[in-house]
Amino acid sequence: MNAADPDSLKRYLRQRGVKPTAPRLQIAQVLFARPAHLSAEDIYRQVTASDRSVAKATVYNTLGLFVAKGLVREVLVDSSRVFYDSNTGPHHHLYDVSTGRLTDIPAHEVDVTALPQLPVGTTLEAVDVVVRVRTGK
Amino acid sequence: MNAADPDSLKRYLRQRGVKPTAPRLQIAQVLFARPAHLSAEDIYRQVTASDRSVAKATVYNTLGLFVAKGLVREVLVDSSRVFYDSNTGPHHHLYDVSTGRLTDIPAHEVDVTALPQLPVGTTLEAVDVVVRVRTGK
DNA sequence: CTAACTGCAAACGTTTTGCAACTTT
DNA sequence: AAAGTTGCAAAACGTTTGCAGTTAG
Repeated sequence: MNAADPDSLKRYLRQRGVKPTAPRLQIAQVLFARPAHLSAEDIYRQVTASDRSVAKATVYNTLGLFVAKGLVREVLVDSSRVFYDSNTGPHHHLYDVSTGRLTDIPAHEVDVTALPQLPVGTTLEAVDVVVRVRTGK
Repeated sequence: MNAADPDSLKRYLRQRGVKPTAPRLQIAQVLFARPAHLSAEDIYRQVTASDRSVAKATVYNTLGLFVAKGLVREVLVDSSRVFYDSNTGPHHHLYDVSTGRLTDIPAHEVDVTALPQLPVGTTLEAVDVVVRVRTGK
């Protein structure tokens, strides 16, 4: 899938069960142009920079849909905002609490072994590792 | 430290650099009575159940202070609310996304090895592991 | 044609802020 | 008296909802 090509993006959305409307294509393009960790506000700003008609509610609804369809992943590292991660492959995160910078850690660079036994009746959804660092001092 | 004894709690707060005022003692008692994962709203409800005079703003300010002083730890597993964890020892979390239930995982039950090299100029703050599970289906 | 989607504005829940009054030292 | 803390109300913030009009299949 080539995010720069609207047709490729369109096909991709359809294939994932998402009806490719104009706002969804614009949002998808922002997200998939490069691997990124963006807040809803970031995405709203980028989309409305080229098309002022897209509503903030549409951005939120679309992001919710993308999460439900597995196109993007929510990353919770900061209580003030949710990051949307267009890298859906297995990986973890490094978060710099001083700068707010969030970066990926390839899955193979972290070994989580010996997971505890899960409560009965539950199935594993994900194992998220956040390495929190601080810059300076 | 015995959370049921006001004097013990008072000494503990002072020792951690927190001036032990009435609202702070009430909040500390709710938090330290047992290991718990509580939202600010949970704590507000519990405190105001016995003393209606405590303001919600005071609960938030106090929780922020407790976090800054290392008395409690923020847990970010759900974008809709922050949990405050009175267990400050090394451990991780198991979160059931279906039920909202959050439980501790003793540190020794998860092995995180082979951490990636940290960016230059940064120091490690914490490594948080969240095991996300789902109930049913 | 019809179900799904959109923009808009208003509502929402959580958290923060401004401030005068009140403690504590 | 000074410094810090409180309660209150209002504001701010990110996010969700209701709805009439529009669009994709």
